[in-house]
Amino acid sequence: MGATKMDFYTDHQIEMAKRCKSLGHPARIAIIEKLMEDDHLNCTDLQFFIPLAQSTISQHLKELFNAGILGFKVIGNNCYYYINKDTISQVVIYLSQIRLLTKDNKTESFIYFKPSIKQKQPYFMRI
Amino acid sequence: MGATKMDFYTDHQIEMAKRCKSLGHPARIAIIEKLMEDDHLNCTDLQFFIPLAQSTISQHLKELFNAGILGFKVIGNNCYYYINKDTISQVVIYLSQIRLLTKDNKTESFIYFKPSIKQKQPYFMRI
DNA sequence: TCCGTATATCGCAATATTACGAAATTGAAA
DNA sequence: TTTCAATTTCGTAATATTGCGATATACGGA
Repeated sequence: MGATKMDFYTDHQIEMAKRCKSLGHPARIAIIEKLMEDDHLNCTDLQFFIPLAQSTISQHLKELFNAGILGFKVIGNNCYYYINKDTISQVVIYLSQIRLLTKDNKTESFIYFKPSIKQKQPYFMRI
Repeated sequence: MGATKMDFYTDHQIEMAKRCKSLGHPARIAIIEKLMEDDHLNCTDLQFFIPLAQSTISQHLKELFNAGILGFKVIGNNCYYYINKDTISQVVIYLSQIRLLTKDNKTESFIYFKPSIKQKQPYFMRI
C-alpha cells in the first residue's frame, strides 16, 4: 500500500520515527554536515556543495525543519537554516536509552547457514 | 523521480542515512522497543504486539537487519532477532558529534512572519 | 514419511518519496 | 516603479515504500 498504519503507535514512537526518517537520506545528511561547518549558508549556497536542484534542496530543508532537526532565520531575502541541537539531543538520548536498556546477549552461537534463505550474511544459531 | 542520486555522497553518509532511515518508521521503532524488553521474541510473537501481517513484520525485520541495527539467531525453526548495540552506538556517536561540533547560534532574533509562505511556524529574523 | 509451525519471498496494489523545471512571492536594489 | 535574486510551491514523472495474501522452504514432531 505504501501508507503507514498510524493508529497503533504512540505519539513518541511516531515523533522519533519522523526525526530518524528525516535523517534517512544522504542529501539531508550532507546538508547537516555542511550546516555544522558553516551556519551562514543559504539554500543557494548549498547548491554549490550538493549537486541537486535548488527546489530539491529546499524540499530537503523543509523536511528537516518539519522534523524539528533544523530551524531557520530570514535575513532580508536570504534564509539561513541552523541545526536544532535540542532535537538532535533528544534523538541521541532516545537511542542511548535503547542501547543501555537492551540486555547483552551472552548466549554462545555458531555460524549456521539456512540454505533456502537468500540473506547476504549467515544465520547465527544458538545451541 | 523517487530515485536518490547516490554518486555524490560518501560511503559514510550513505551508511548513516541507511541506518537512520531504517529507524524512520513507527513499526520499526515499536519492534525495537519490544526487542529491548525481551530478546526472545520471534517474528510470530511480534504479531501479537504490532498489528501488522507476519509478512510485513518480516520485511521490517529484514530492513533493520540490512541496516545493521538488528542481528538474529536461529533456534530450530524459530528466528530470534536482537538489537545490535554496536550499530546503535555508532549512530549515537555520529549524532553526538553533530551536536557537539555545531556552533551555538547566539544571534538575537525576533519573530517575523513572511506572509506568503505557508509554514506552520513563524520565521525568525536576525536584525 | 507426513504434518504443522515459523519465516522469508513473491506478486500486487496503494501510497510516498525524490527530483526537476516552471511559476509565484517577497525583499532589496537600481 | 522596475528589475533581480532568493526561496517556496506547484505540477509531473520516475522510483521506492508499505502492506497484505499467497506461496515456498525448512525444521521438528508424530
